[in-house]
Amino acid sequence: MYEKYAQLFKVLGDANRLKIIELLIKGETCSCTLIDKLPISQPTLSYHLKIISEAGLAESKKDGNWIKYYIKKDVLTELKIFIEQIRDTEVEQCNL
Amino acid sequence: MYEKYAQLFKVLGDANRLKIIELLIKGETCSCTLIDKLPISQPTLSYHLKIISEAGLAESKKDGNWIKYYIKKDVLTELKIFIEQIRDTEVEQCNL
DNA sequence: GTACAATATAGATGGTTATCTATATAGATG
DNA sequence: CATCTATATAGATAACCATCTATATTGTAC
Repeated sequence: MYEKYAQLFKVLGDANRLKIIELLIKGETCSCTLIDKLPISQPTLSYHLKIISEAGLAESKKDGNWIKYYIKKDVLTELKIFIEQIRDTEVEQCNL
Repeated sequence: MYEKYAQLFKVLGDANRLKIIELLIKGETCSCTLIDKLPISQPTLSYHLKIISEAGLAESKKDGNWIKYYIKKDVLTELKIFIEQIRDTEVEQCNL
């Protein structure tokens, strides 16, 4: 359980990946447009897209010339809920 | 901006640290009780507590014999909001 | 079918990380 | 003061990670 979320947070734990995720949501869907907006090489971008996809945070679909990537917003929602649940965990009174 | 959040997510990107954070919120406040509930050694626990604290996710206070750790819930809230904002980013229509 | 365009893979590398054992520090208590 | 208890630090290590260059793959288009 923790392992699953730790894995997802690890994916978010890189500034370039955060940028990629936001750009994808904004509507950039193919990596050829992403690359101009990031300070990394094409293979590195490919590497990050793979990491993001394999973690389940994105899906890719072939579309003619390009491969389009879509962020899975429900996974982001899951993460949001996980953080909320941890934050709102009740204090156990009996362990003093 | 991204760097700041990436740093925080990196801290959450480890299962043991997630467990530590939840245990701290549940009311365990000194590491001597934490250690029995984690599969790691005392120095490793100390290391993780330092990482969590230095990232701003916890604060420590000396209390007699022990050092008590408190999770800063407002930082968790910040992270929650960041995820929500990314998730709810509007698609820019003009970049096709 | 040659050439170009989009993407992925391979291999190398330097840096970071999680973990351990051993030891130090600092305070409390007999 | 000798000892115990809680915590931190030092140093080592193996694994992982982000990045690069170079190359491969796959498809399109002339």
